[in-house]
Amino acid sequence: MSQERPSSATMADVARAAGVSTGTVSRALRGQSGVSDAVRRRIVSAAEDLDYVVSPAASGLVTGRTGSVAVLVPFISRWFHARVLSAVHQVLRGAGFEIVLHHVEGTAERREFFGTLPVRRRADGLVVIALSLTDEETERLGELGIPVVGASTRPGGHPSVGIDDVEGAAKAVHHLANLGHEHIGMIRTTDEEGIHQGVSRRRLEGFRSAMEERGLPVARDAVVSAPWGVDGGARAMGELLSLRRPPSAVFAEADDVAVGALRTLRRSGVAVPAGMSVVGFDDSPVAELLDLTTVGQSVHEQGLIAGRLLVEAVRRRAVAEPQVQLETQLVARGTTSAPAKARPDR
Amino acid sequence: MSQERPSSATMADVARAAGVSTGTVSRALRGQSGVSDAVRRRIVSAAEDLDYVVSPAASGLVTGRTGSVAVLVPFISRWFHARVLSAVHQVLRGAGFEIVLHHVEGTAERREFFGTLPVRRRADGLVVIALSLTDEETERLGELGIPVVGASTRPGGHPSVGIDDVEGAAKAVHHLANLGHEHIGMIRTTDEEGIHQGVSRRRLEGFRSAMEERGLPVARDAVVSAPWGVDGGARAMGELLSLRRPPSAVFAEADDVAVGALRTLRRSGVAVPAGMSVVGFDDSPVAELLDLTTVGQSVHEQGLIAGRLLVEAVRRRAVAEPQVQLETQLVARGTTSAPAKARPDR
DNA sequence: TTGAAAGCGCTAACAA
DNA sequence: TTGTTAGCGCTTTCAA
Repeated sequence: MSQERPSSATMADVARAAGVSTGTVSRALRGQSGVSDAVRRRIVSAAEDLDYVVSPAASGLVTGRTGSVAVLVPFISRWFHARVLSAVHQVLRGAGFEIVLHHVEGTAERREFFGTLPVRRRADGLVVIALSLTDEETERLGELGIPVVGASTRPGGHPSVGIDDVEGAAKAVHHLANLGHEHIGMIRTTDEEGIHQGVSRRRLEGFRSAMEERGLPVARDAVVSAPWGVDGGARAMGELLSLRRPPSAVFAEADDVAVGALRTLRRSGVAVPAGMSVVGFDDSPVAELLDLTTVGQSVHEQGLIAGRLLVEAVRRRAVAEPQVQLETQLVARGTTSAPAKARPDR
Repeated sequence: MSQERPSSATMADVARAAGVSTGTVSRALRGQSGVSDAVRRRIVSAAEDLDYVVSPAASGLVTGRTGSVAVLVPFISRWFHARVLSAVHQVLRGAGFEIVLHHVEGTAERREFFGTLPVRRRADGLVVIALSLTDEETERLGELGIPVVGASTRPGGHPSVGIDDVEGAAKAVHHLANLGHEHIGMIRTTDEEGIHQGVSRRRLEGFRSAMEERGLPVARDAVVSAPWGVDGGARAMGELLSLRRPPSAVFAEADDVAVGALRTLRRSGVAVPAGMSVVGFDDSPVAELLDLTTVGQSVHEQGLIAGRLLVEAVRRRAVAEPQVQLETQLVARGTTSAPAKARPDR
């Protein structure tokens, strides 16, 4: 409750208490060699007695390091982003960094971030989570002069971790095709803000190429777009249901979108999976909740790896394996089955 | 890509370019009075030309301020926490602060935080989100000597924002009682880690007192506990269904728990709401998704207010209204109705 | 209104 | 192994 800052002890206080110079204290406390054990012990205990904490401002001023890493993340309340952030945080804290959060939800915030680069002079590195960058934005990050790492996005030539979205989408298609579906639709997101346009594009590409591979035609109106989220997915499903010939199965770009599709199907009285199969992407908690077949990815691990890549990049200046790609797995649940027509009627 | 830090311009460079002293540059750039307009303009333009950014380390060393605020938050991937964080972030960035994230998921991380207080010397203030603190922990925060604010928790005597959990729970009970329910159960969470024990306790209290007020007895085994989350809720519902006389309605401490209850009911073939009414708490997105009746609260607004309280506390050293309590509203959806027995059979 | 100079608390180079 | 010293890049007196 007492509002007066306890004007904590300085290194000089510790030095005095231990009967040595500040230089020695500095060396001792940072675990550098060249300090006798006896002296080091005296210093450490004096520091503890005085409840001493080194001033990051003062040491940072000398070393040029900040001891913190910035994390740029859109839509923190989306499960995926929060999970990656959580893992990144875990690794970076473990490595002794502070995590400075830069949350950009709208276009304005995004523009401000890249316009002012509030990270300059304030971070030793930057992790970008799930934000597809424009070329200009990538270039701006380059001006930072600090290591940049991407998680579920590829910021220019910087190290990054992610999944093979093309392959993931293809798995969804193959699963449906293997069940006997021939008329498969897809729901994409419009993403006005370009948050995840890269991901979106690649999943569409995977969808198309797998369809082609299976010799299945993609009707022009079988790929519909809607805003991200449940409502968007619901609307898109409505569109598909109003085609002269609706597909028998749908691949949604993300679970959150698939969930909306399921809602429309329920409200329209279309049985799932009998009347319509649905596959999502991400394997989010809601997918399990609704028994949604989906393409899973290890979100936590992506965060862990991104954190490690950054620590590596900050410590030395080269990263062993700069582009990490994790596997996806199709998680078969209750929203997919053979199409009604093709189903042998036993 | 070039890894060399662009050793950005210093204030001395700006001073030289503008033909003034660093003292004047400092005054001008911080908008202090006592600088002629002509000189100020020259300085600002020189700073822009040189792409100058003030070194927070250097200025912090002088002023003693860090320019950043720490946010302590458990389980960032829980919707509630992420939403509050997002709002807090919005306000604090708007006020020019950096947001340093301290995410504590487990007991170990929590102990480490309060043991080492990694915020010392590194933040001008601290926002605690949804973490019920022990007395010792509260005391530790006091040692920080910086303003502390709680969102959805009350850290000792510090300013905070939250809802009236007792009243919120009572609303759930009254809703059910008004529908004719007389035998109402409750699902609590065990919360081994004490994250939200305060909230949990108050919601139970609201449940009990409202039941008493309505003259409804609470059977000893009608209040069951389970771990937080869907699985916990599912298990707890199983327990309730296995009582010799199950309740006709259940109030779950949180939506995430209610969702699990719904799952068990579905799997057990108990119709909702005909056979069992369910009320959650929080009005999370999943509540809308599953058409769950719940007690809503403005999560975003709590974050905004917490942010403002902190800014106030950091700027001056007194806060106008230190304890803010927001209203809850019962959101009636499809999981509540009159009990089957009491229902007039028209 | 401006400049000069001291010093914030540390690290790092150099001496001892 | 330890001490001395010169800054790091700012802000803030105090003079001018």
